[in-house]
Amino acid sequence: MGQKAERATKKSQETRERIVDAALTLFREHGFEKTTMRAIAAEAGMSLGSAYYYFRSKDALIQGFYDQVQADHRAAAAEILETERSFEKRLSRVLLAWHEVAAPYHGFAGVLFRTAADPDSPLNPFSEESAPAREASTDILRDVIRGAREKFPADLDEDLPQLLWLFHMSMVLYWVHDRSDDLAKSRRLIERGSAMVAKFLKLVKLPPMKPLRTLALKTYRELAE
Amino acid sequence: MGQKAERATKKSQETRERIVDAALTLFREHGFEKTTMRAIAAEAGMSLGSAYYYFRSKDALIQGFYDQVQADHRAAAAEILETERSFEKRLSRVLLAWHEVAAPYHGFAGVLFRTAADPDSPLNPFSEESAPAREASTDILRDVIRGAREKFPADLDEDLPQLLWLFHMSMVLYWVHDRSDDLAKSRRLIERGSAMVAKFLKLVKLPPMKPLRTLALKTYRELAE
DNA sequence: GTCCACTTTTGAACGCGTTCAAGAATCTCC
DNA sequence: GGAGATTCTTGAACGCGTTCAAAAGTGGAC
Repeated sequence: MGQKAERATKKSQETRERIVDAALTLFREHGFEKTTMRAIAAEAGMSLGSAYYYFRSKDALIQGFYDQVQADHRAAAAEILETERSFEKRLSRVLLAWHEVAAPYHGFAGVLFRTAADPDSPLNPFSEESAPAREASTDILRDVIRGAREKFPADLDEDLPQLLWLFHMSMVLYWVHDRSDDLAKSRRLIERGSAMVAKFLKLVKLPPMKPLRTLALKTYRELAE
Repeated sequence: MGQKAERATKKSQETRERIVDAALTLFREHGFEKTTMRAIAAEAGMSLGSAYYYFRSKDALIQGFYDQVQADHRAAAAEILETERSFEKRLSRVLLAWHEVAAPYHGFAGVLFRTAADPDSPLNPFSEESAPAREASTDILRDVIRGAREKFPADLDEDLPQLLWLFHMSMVLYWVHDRSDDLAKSRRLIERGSAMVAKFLKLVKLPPMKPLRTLALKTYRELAE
């Protein structure tokens, strides 16, 4: 049964990694659908049943991708956030970094997204289970704001990181569907989008925008669980 | 092979409907995953192979849901658009109508969305194959604008219907994940969202908003294929 | 060392989506 | 009405994700 986090011995941890490595390699080579659990087990040097002892399902292996990208992104973002001070640049560069890190997996991003989109899947970015990953990601964006030279309306303080995370998710959504050469469109979208967000955050301070701003904030707070 | 649109006889059209009816009934009763193709075929009174003669896959049956909702929505929207003249109300009421029509299927909306999210799936709302459905849907929104007493910036004319369609899709996205009683949150989101859109479309006429507006439009036009 | 509980490994078996070759039914044209 | 083509129907078979009971390995208590 659940040997998940509890009592994760060195050995079993290694076995898990071996499986994830095998899976990601095969996914990149042949895509998600064409890769069978039997092949993954074979590549990892074990029987089919063993693979299932460590991972509840084929979908569950996707968490391996998440973790990988998350870790790499955090590292890449850290460098940027140390030096860059312009809000717009911080935002766009951090988001671009994510895409760079995720690029090798773009080929099966569709399938990945397919399972991630299921509201009942633990891989859904809004789910209980991915709360840690979501918060880690939001933390990076919080840092994007904190370390910028610009200052933003105080009533936004609390929610802005999460709103930026939603923005990030929209970019990912576009990326998943992006079929342009070298993913040029996604990159352009991030640059333009970041510029728009920066501009918008300035404009939103103007008096005539006040009602819209408070309405939007109120709605967001009410509806975000 | 492909007997799809070409030479759709009366009889075969009826058989297709029989299958879709059986499928939708069983989906509503037991959900998508638990319903087997064998059960659908049996319910429709034919062999497994026959069901596959008419529908390439289990997923393809979901198109049946689309068509159903699309047709019902068009009818519901028509009534509203005849009488209501306020833009905000037109928008919110038309979108609410969609949700009312789709409500019976909310139970398996997750799975539905799961396949619809796959960029390679013909069911993807952005795909080639669903272009007709997308345009039909956009037409309704175009009418929302046209028949409203408000007038909007001319440079938006061309793209506004599509932008509203994206707005509609966002509402659907929220709806899919909505677990609130009676889907109250989704409804509130639509009301608030429509109010915000209406407000925003007024504000966007102000001079300081001009750069943001043109940047946004330019980006949208470049990146929407 | 022996016993015992626990973790890990294994491959057979199951269910279901999908394919396919073969046949039945229907239509077309003379 | 008959020959040939086309459309439709059928169920067996296949591949793959997943389950499971049983075997093998591991380590601690005595």
